[in-house]
Amino acid sequence: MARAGLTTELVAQVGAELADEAGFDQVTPSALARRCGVKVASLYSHVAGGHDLRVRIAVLALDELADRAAEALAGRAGRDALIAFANVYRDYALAHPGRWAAAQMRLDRDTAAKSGAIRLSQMTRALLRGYDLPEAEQAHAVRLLGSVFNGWVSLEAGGGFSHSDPEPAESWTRALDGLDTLLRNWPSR
Amino acid sequence: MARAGLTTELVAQVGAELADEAGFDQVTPSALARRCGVKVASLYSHVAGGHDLRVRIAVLALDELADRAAEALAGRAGRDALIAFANVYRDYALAHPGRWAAAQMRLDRDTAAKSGAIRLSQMTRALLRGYDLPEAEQAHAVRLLGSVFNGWVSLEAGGGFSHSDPEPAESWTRALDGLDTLLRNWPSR
DNA sequence: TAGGTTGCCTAAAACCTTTAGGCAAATACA
DNA sequence: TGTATTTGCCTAAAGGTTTTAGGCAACCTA
Repeated sequence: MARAGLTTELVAQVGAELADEAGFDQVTPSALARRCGVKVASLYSHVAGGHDLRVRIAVLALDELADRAAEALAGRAGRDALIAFANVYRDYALAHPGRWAAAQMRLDRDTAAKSGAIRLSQMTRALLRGYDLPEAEQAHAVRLLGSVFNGWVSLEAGGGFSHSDPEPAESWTRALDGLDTLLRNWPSR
Repeated sequence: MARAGLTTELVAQVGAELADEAGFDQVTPSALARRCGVKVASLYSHVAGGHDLRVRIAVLALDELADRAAEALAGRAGRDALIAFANVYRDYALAHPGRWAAAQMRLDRDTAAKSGAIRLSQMTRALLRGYDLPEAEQAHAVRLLGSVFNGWVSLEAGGGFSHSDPEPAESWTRALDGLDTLLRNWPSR
């Protein structure tokens, strides 16, 4: 009988495509098996179950995001770095809404530790070196930036800005302007 | 046969409790029927199906959130209002993680229009009247604030800050300080 | 107390998830 | 090249979920 040639990585990859096309909550063993042209039970050779499948897609997404962020940050600093980094989040989520939804999953601690999430927060911290923040304030600023990126992108990708006035892209650049000035005038106590 | 006395509202209410205790993704017709002490099919008298059930919980959460926000905003302005408003989000999400997850659902347009989401964005705009932003900048600032609140609270409620250094509460007040100064020094073009 | 409404039931069809066990294609190795 | 092992996919089956259809009895109304 002809084989489809699946591997764990390939299954996660196809799952990510399915997530982007149909929504992350449509990513189930049975839907994925259909898309791979394989019987459901066959997936269980590659993946431990539905939850494991979704976690693998989340990790894949976080790694892709971290890779792109690293590339965007190379050779940039200060405002340029901030904007490039932020746009990686936004572009990724708009291009890959299913993967973005996957990346929002709550991961257990050591899965998270092995994922791109750590690299992303390290890069955020590196980005802040282009601004003159006191050491003690950096952790707070990292969290604020992470919140803005995650929050904005989830709202926009989720259609939260769809039916209101200004173009989201316009607001986005204004928001980044705002963050840049905030980082230059950070209220240290 | 003794009746349980369910109504559509009550079902949504019990669903919200279940979401907070077990996680929003555990809210299914069968799990909810068990908790209500009723057979699964009986739920379908009150709710059109699993998706409808989840949407009703989302709307319930958004309405609760908007009610609390309105109360917090009453009689406050400027920095006080900002902090009180922001804390409504944070306190609500930490106290009701399942409802918060529900509130993140993507709603179709006119469901969203009838939910507390509209009121929340109107209140955000009202809050900005305490700061001196040019009319054209307000829409951008509304979106930035919404992003920070949503993003922060999703990260914290999802455990994103669990295993890193400073207390989240400490970072939160510093982040709000930051937003306050940003709104006072908004870079109008 | 008769009549209609409605809340809950049982039954059943169609699906999904997961485990167990088997065959044959790929691979490793003598 | 032929044999042994691994492994990718299969069928079968058990148990759970979602949803629809149809029925009975408890509640409200008059």
